Order: sequence, then C-alpha cells, then structure tokens
Amino acid sequence: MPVTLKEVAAKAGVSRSAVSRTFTEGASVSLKTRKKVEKAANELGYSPNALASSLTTGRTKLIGLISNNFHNPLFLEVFDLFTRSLQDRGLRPLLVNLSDETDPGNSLRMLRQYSVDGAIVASSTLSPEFSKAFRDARIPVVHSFGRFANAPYVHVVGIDNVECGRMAARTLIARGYRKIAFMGGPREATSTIDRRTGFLEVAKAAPGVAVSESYATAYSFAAGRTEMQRLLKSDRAEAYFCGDDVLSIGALSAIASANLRVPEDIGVIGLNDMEMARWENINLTTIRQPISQIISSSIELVMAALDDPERHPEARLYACEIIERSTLRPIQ
Amino acid sequence: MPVTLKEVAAKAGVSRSAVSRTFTEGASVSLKTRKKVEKAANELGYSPNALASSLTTGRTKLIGLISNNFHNPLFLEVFDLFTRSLQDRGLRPLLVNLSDETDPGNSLRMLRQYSVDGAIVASSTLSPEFSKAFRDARIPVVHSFGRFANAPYVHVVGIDNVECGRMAARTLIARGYRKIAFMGGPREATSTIDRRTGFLEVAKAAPGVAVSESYATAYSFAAGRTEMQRLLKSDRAEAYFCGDDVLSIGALSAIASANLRVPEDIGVIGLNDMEMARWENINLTTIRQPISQIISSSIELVMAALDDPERHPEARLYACEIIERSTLRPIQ
DNA sequence: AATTGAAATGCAACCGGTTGCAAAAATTGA
DNA sequence: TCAATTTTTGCAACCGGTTGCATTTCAATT
Repeated sequence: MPVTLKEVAAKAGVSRSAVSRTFTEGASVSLKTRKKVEKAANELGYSPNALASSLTTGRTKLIGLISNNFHNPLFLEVFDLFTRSLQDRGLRPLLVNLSDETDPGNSLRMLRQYSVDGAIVASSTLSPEFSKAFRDARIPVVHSFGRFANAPYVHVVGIDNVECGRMAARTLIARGYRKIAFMGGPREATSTIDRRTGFLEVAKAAPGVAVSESYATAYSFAAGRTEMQRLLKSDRAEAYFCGDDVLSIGALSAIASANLRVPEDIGVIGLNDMEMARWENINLTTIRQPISQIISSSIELVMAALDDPERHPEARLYACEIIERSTLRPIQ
Repeated sequence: MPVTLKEVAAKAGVSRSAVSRTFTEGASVSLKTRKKVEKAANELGYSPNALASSLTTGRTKLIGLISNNFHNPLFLEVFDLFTRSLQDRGLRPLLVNLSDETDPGNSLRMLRQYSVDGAIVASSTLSPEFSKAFRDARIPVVHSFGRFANAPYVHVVGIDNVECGRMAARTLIARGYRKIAFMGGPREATSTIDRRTGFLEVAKAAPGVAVSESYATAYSFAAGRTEMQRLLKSDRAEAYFCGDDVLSIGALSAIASANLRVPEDIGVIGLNDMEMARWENINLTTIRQPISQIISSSIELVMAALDDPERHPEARLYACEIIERSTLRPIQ
C-alpha cells in the first residue's frame, strides 16, 4: 500500500537508482533529475523505507533504550531527555523494559533481531552482565548512570558515587551532626555500595563522629518510609544520608508521622535532585546529579561508538553539587 | 558480521527455504531437517533478522508509542505498563516524544519510514489531529486516555471524563460541601473541558450549592500550587475538584503553606490515583482511573486493528471509582 | 508391488531499497 | 573541432529474508 521507490521512478521516468540517489546525502545526481524525482515523490507522498535501506547500509538508526527503573520518578525526566535528544539527532529509541527480566539473553536477542545500531542501558541498579552481553555481541553500548571502574568493560557515563558519599558525609559533619547514618537502597545495587563506601570513609575518619548504616529494600517511597519507621523505633541518628531522593521522601513522611520535625529533630539529605525535591512541601536538601549532561554525553558517546566500534571503553564522570534546601540545619 | 540464514543453510546442508521454514510458525518442515537446522543455528548463534523478514511479510511488530506527557508522574506507570504488555505480546515499542512537536507530519513520516504496524497515542491533552493523521495514513491507531466521542474517528480507550466530573460533584455534595469549585488543567485540554462539563452539570442542578471554576496552566505540581495560592487570596470554596492528582498535590502544598488544614478547612479531591496519591504524607482522596485496564485494552484493540485495518472505530470507556482517603471530610 | 495422496524440499522470484561498475552524457582544455 | 576528463545514469547484483510452485520423498492403501 505505501508508495515505493519503483513507483516514483516510473512516474519520474528515471531509473530506481536515480530515485535512491536523490534521497541519499552526497550522491551524484544532476539538478534536473533531482527536480523530476522530487516532484514525483511529492505527488505520490513517497518516503523511503528506512528498514529496507538498512539492509544494505547496515544502519537502522535504531537505538535500544534499556531500563528497569520504571518506578523512580527521576526516570520520567530521564526518558524525556533521552527520547528528545535521540530524536534531535535523527535516532529512534526502541524502548526495552527490563523490570522483570533477569537474563540479558532475551533482550539481547530481540535487539539483534531489530538490528539496533547501538544500545543505552539506563540504570543504576542493573548488573554489569547486561552491558557486557552487548559488548560481547559487538553492539555498541553505553551504560548511563552506571558504575565507574578504572578499567571499564563498556562505556560508562555517570557520577562518582563514592565521591557523592563523601560529599554527603562532609556536609552532615559541617553542620555539626555527630551521629550520622547512611540509608541505602538495595544492598546489591552498585550505586548503594559505592555511596556507602564514600560516606563511611569520611565519617569514620572524622573524630567524634558516630556512624551507622541500614538499607531499604528498593529505591522507592514505601521502602524509605518503612525503613525510617524501623529506625525511629531504636536509637536514632541526628541526620541521614538517603541513597536517593524518593527514599528520602519516604523517610520524611515517616518522620512526620512520628511527629518529629525536620530539620530540628532529624536532618535528611538525598541524592538526585529530582523534580519533586523542589516541591515546596518537600523542599529536600540533596545532591544534584547532572542528568541532562549525563544524557547528552551518553548519546554522544554511543554515536562515537557507532562510528568506531573498536573504540576503547571510556568512563565519563560528572560532578555533583549540594543543593541547599530545608531538610538540614544550617552550617553552624 | 551477524550470522545470516544463508550461513546456517550452508552449515546444515539444506536450502535457505528450509532454514526460513524452521523459524516460521506453522511451516512445513520434517523433524529431521528441523533438528539439523536448529543445531546449526545454535552453533552459529543465529537469530533471524526481523527487519529483513518484515519486507516480505509486511509486519514489523513495531508499535509507535506516542506521547507528550513526560512530566506527569502517572505516565511513568503508563510507560511501564505499556512497554511490558507490548513486550509480553511480542511487540516492540518505538517511543516518540511529542513534547515540543505541533505538527503531526514529522512523527507520522518517521513512523512510516520505520513501517510500524500500528500506533498508540497515549495522551489526554493531545489534539485529535495527531490520531487523525495516522488514520489518514492508514496506520492502525488507538488513542489511549483520549476523548470519548459518539462517532469516534479513531479507536479510543479511556474513561468518561464527563461522568468523572459528575462523580466528583456528587461526592462533594454528599459530604455536605455547599460551596464547591472545579480547578482544571489547561483550558484547551479535552480532559479538562469534559471534566468541567460533568462537574458543573451536577453542581448547578443541586439546590443550595454554589459552584465556581478556574484553571491551572498545566497538569503539574507548580501550576496547581500557583493556582491554589491565587484562589486562597480571594473568597475560597469549601472543597475543590482538581482535574488531576498532581494538580491536587500542588494545591495541597499551597493549602499547607497557608496554614490551613485538610480536610478541616478545605477539602480536595483529585483524579487518577497515581502511586503518589497513596503516599502516607499525601493520602489524597481521588477518582481512580483504571490505567492497567485501559492499557491492556488499548493493546488488544491495536492488535485487532492490525488484523482488520478496516475495523470500525470503537470507543472503549472504563468506569472510575472514588478512592476514599483523607482529603475530604467524611459523609455527614 | 503398484498406486495414490500428503508432506517435505528446493528453485527462483520477490520485498524495497543500495551500490559497484561500465556506458553515456556533459564539461573541459587544447 | 576533437580528445580527454569528469559527471550522471542505468544495469544488475546484492542486503536477509519469504513464499508460490513444481518436484521429490515418504507413508498409506489396495
């Protein structure tokens, strides 16, 4: 039913090659035939079939966008930015939801069937196996929000989670908190592990500072609330570094339910600076992760990897900054 | 670089057709050759190229998932459900972000280039022009969360927004509120228009009830807060029906900032029942929109439309229900 | 053992494009 | 004006599959 190149060729009275050439950048066509072809194409409403051409060119302009974070509000912003930036560069996101997938094999197979040019794994909780699977299949891949490694096995773009942990600890200590705690997300998430490492490193090195740690079962409101409720029953800390904003928000709700005040009774600092952290009824002090930089950098990197699949794996880290709001007491 | 059917055929010592047939459901192959082929395919790590086969079969299993709602947290749930359900049925979502697009032409062209089998427009604010453009291009389309019409021009799945407006008004009146108001989203959004219609219809018919209306500039926290702040300065109503949960949450924050209590001083009812409405620090009374039903129904409908492109446009509406939480006073 | 019908197979054409190559046309220079 | 270049053009093969059709293979029936 859709118009094909052959029909356009017939209508314009030229060969199929001529039509193909007028639609490919930098091909050799005279102005005269180009005009003829364009006229015919317009009249017929022709647009070239990207899939058919991919067969010979080997490029689909399809990028697999793979994630398992469909419950963290931050990722709505992430998807927004990814899809727009990809579109702006003429790439098309093929979305893969990994929420209940543990085996990289399935998604990998699927993305190969659709001959994606490259893949972006957007997740701070996903096991490296996924990215590795792509590398082994020789599909250019970048892991966004992934874990930094000195010798990265695939391209990684994100933040230095260990340094974020340090920043959080320094911030709490600078405000005079002497009994501080880390509340992580899932124990096995690399982001949790790294944030904890940095936090403890600084806290333990500080004289007169007591530090403790605990974990929520997920990066979610409910998990944050539940965990904070548990913590409040025992000997609570003066301030908490929560491994994620949504966790912090859950924690704040538990604190409010216990009729404690923030920051007078308990301090909280989060991480991400998601849209919600700015909401006036939350107003969370947090560490901002520069997501739009991370995303544009990820896309640049995946495009570079398209051109040079042998490119050496690279880790790009972006600096985070403390965003002062009202869930920590002021510097003393 | 990837393994092709020809190589498998060579290795298995059969014709290319034989290989093709072992990979297509219901084709005629003997058990013996099937085994041979499967063995060769496994050893080579072959998986068929979906794009190449789409050329002859005319099916890509690609579904355009089109939206402009990348700032409403509800849509993270929506994307989660859509992508998972599509995947479960062997379909692949090609995501299109329409946030800064006003001309359907571009996205339409793109989706045609990629020969999507069908499209799902997921938006309660998008102009009908988009869906119409698909219909005109003979691409099966369903508009999810779209506007009901007696004579729909494309398939529509969603809720009866007029009825939701009525429900909201009835609920407020039943609780003894006598001065009630509608706070809509953008004036031009069809969802706003319809919810307003139903709300006013019931409110105006009720004796002794005063009703007023106003509009936030977007379905967003900030817009809801701003609008409520404005409303609080003048002669405020006893209870508000906000056209969306996120709007309600913004309104609640304005109310809290003004040191008013909910539900004692002001009542609020939202619409959607997004995850956040359940959060204990929000606990919003709202009207639940059955999104998972809407989504699975949308997918079923688009699949049906794939099989029968001439299928008569259909509108499927799902009933909403009041979810009682704590932002309205109890029935008197 | 011969006949018949069904199932399996391979050939070759096709899906909608691209591209190397040689021929044709246009341009340049002498 | 003619030869030498350069640019344009069409042919035909190819990308990785599918499928109608004729042929072969096989099992069932008599």
